[in-house]
Amino acid sequence: MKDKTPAKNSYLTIQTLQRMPYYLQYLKKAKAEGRTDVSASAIAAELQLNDVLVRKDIAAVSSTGGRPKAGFNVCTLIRDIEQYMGYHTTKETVLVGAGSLGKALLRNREFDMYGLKIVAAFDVRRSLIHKKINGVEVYSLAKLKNFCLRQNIQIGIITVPAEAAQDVANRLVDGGIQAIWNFAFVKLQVPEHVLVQNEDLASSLAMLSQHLRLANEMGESWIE
Amino acid sequence: MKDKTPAKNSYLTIQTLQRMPYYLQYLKKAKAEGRTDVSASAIAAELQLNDVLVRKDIAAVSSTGGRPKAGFNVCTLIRDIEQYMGYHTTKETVLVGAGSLGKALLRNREFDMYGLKIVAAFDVRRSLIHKKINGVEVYSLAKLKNFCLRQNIQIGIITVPAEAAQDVANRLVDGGIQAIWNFAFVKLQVPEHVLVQNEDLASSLAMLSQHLRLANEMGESWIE
DNA sequence: TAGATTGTTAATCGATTAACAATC
DNA sequence: TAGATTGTTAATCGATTAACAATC
Repeated sequence: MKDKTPAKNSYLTIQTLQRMPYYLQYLKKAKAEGRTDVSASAIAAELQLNDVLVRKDIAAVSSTGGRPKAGFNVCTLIRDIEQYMGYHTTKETVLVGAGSLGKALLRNREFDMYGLKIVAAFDVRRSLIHKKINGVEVYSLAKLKNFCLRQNIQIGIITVPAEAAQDVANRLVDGGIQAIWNFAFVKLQVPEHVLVQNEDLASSLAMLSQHLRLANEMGESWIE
Repeated sequence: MKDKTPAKNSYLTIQTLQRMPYYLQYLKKAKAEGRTDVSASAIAAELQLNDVLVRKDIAAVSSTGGRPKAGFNVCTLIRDIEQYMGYHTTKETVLVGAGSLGKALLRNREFDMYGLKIVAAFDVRRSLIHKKINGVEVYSLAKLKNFCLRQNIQIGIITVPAEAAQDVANRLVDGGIQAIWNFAFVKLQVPEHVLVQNEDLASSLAMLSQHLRLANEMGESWIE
């Protein structure tokens, strides 16, 4: 019997990775309903995905194989996914830009669930400095780099206006950060080893717009 | 000479669509710098994309072909993209959930640029009702459906907690909405004609986590 | 047993990239 | 002209799906 534990330094495609939180959500619902096993087919049906796809995704992170006829053990699978996703390891992060979006993120309680902990906020506005938002203190932007270095912070969240984002990114990079979660709409220039995850409202809006346009055109006429 | 105007009811793949805002951003920068023409190759280089890809994307929305040696006229291309993306047509929307994330979105000035206008907010909390946030009045959730029907609203933004999201979605659908921008982390069940665009913080976080895990493992050892 | 389910291998599909002729 | 650039057609690549044997 082969060891089924997935290689520690294997990696998932971004598509697979992005489906994981949805699997997790479904599994937790199943657990809450008292089910002990779920089949890949059931997950696929609920999330409107192909069942082979779901099986492959699960195979990539699961410590055990599924049992024919029964499926996968809910608790084990939840643990395996959370483990793989790193939800059990606390990731200390800093947030830069304590404006309304920054505040909203600071107040978001869901991040706990994912192991994300915002340990400090930074801003240029004097009026905000040394204020606390949801227990997190706001510091001067000037202190950002050294704070990151000293505390060995690996993730930075950028919620400043677009114009200021590149400067903040530079400071984070100088502070030794590995990954940036960027809510400003600019393409940031960073060294290769740093990941920039753009939270892309403009792209989302583009999807909405196109849908409306097509919906409205279809409503009007079908003339080619 | 063929008519180069793209078919009105053509549609772009989501990949192409999501690159458009980045093209636009680059073009606007180029315009601000006083350039009159840009080449697809230049755009590709800046955004780290393949140049053929950029050409194909542009061809799908441009009213004119590019000129060999010169490239595309900046102003025309900006107009064409904005036109295609519907940035020139105002899209009236409602926002449900005037919590901190909702407030952050209500205060976001960038939406103007995309033709998105939030005309009303809704919440269940008594204390918020009839308050104004950035000039937008908050109404009782009970009024949501009729408001949408009366004003012929087509887009709804959901910024309520996950547990409440499906109920809100149902009300929006009953109100005749065509598209939902969902910031709650739940898979919403809606009729086929309604688009749900999930703003997926959990998936983004998954990307960050995986990057850190791989970066750290690589730092530790290279043993296979 | 029959049937639900897993998991593998091969086929399909669609997006990206490469090659190249056409144009200014 | 030579060279930069466009835009098309064909090749590649990778993700998804189909087919099917294995298992409980």
